[in-house]
Amino acid sequence: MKEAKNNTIHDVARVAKVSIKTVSRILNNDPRVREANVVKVKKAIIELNYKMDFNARRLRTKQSYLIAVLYFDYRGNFYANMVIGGAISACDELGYDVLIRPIKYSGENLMSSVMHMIERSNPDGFILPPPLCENQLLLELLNKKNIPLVRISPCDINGNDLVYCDEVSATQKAIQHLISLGHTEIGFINYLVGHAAGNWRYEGYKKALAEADIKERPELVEQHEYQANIVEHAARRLLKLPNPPTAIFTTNDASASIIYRVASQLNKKIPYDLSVMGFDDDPVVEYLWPPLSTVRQPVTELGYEAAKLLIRKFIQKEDVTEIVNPKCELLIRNSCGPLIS
Amino acid sequence: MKEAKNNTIHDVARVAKVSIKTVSRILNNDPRVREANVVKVKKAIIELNYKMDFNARRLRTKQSYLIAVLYFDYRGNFYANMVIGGAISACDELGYDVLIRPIKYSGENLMSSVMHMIERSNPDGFILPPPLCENQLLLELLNKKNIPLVRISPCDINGNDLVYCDEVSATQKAIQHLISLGHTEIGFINYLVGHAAGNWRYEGYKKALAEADIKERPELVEQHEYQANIVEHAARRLLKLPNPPTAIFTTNDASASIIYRVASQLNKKIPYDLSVMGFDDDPVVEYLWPPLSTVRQPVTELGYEAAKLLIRKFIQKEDVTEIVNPKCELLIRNSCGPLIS
DNA sequence: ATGAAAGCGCTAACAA
DNA sequence: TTGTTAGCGCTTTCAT
Repeated sequence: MKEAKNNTIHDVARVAKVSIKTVSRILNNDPRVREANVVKVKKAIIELNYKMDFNARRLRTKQSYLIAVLYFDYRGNFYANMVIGGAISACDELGYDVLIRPIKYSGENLMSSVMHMIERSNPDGFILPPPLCENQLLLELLNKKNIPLVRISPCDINGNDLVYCDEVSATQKAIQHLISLGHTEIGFINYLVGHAAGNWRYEGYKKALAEADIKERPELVEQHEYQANIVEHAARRLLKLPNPPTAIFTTNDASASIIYRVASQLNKKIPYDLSVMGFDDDPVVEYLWPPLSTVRQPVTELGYEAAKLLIRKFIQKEDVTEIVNPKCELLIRNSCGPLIS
Repeated sequence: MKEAKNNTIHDVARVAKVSIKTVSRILNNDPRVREANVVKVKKAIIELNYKMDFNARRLRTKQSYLIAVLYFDYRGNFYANMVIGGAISACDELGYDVLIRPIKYSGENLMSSVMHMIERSNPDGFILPPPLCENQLLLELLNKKNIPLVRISPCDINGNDLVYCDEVSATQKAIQHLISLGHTEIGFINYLVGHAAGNWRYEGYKKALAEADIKERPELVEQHEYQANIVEHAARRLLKLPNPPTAIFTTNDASASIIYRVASQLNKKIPYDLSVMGFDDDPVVEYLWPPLSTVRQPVTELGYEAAKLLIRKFIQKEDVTEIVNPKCELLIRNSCGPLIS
């Protein structure tokens, strides 16, 4: 089936005229080898086109060199894709593979799916994007089994097993942009209540208003957990207010596109009659007109840093102290215009 | 780190009072064992909570029990996600794991990425969704290395290493729907030239027109390879024709959303002044208004069948003859209305 | 139908 | 710093 017999460390050792253990040491970057031997062995490795057999190493070390990424499997989950892409880059660099696991529903299904994964493939660590990073049962299970994990954007950012980006000041900047355009009546639609993102983005909204001495009008704020049609109702209510907002910030781009629809039904032209600011830079916005101003979250980078932290600090027990939290970026496109009074 | 010592086949053999080879045979469904022993061993396995060590098996058999899924990594590639989801379901059932590999560009990057994957993880087989299923270099490489593969929706459907669905008749039905609404001037915008999907969908369009005795107007047909803004230009040209189409079919939903935009700019109301029919049931359409009529492609099922075929027929060499090709489904929503003359 | 022994390619322990 | 030896847990001869 597969190719002819592959060379092993024995062949390398023979050609380089050293012991197999020396070869093994060089393969594993053990510093206790003479430079001359390193040179000889590296030459032999190239000459023989030697490739290490990872399964033999796995058998011996009881490590799988596999990182598991869990994610909720719903249509259009671009976030998970980006996390995975980033994790794969980091794993490539560090010699690990990524195993992914789409989760269809929470509860029973989640736990049995994870158990199955552990029993079959024995991942060396887990990456948990939101909202799975909040699941206590899951966290306890991994903890009990002593399997390290890194959480992405969890609600509680105390701890050293997480990466996130500063969404508070990112949102603050987005609202500042609206304020700089002259807006003072700024609506806020949040359907991420319960996620860290929902809390952070609301906090950023409040900070931006406060620093500009704008009093928050509670009737301009809609906060909900995810639910079908909720954004549509919220947007309709806001825009039908006697003194409606002239700009709306929403916690994610998918809802921004619903606001576009409601605005069009109410004959409000974006950005002339209404400014809209989203968050995420979701691929769906590519098809919105006018192009949506939004905040790009560095999700790929979060996946990359999560995998790197997991492997280096928690699996290979390196002494990693500095944690990199990538930055958000305000993308100004055409959905926000100056206030026309 | 990990739990206490796990039980091995030796423990199972001891408890069941048979040899380890008998346990191994039962684990591998070898028929040459006495029923009484099967019962004893299965009992011991449960009693000891025995889990097979897959790495030991991998080392011994030179199989990785890994299936590789390659895909192009562009924003909003929902197709790849669905293929992967389906492949994971099938692999779960059959005891394999899925390794995924996003490809950023074709050419050099693709080949080195695949080589790297083979050297590191040695997948037992590959699943190639379009357009990677057309890449001759890749096909040759896998062929030369004797690694089995299954292609999804390739241009040439002669062969037994592929799955696809009948997009010709699916498109035909979609166009029939438009015709049944009274439309005869039906535009066709294709930006999948070079993909099997592009050819098939055009064929379905022509068949539907022919069977309704509608003469194809070449100026209503736009065929292009993927290129930015091409759909916008195409839609604008069609809709500005002296005798413009009253309905447009487009080969994918993302372009449908661009047609929505152009229509709105030209003050054509969907579905009153223009009917639009898409293809794919892409998540982006959820945010289109009015809801887009389109054709759902059973992509998850294609991924599932591809993995199943790959493993059973080409890896485990079972005698699989019947190949399941899942069906497309016409989703009638609100973007197509009757012809108002 | 069943078992004993060998060995897959690697790393860990220990010795030198 | 280097080498020798002994397995990791499984499957595969080859006997029986």
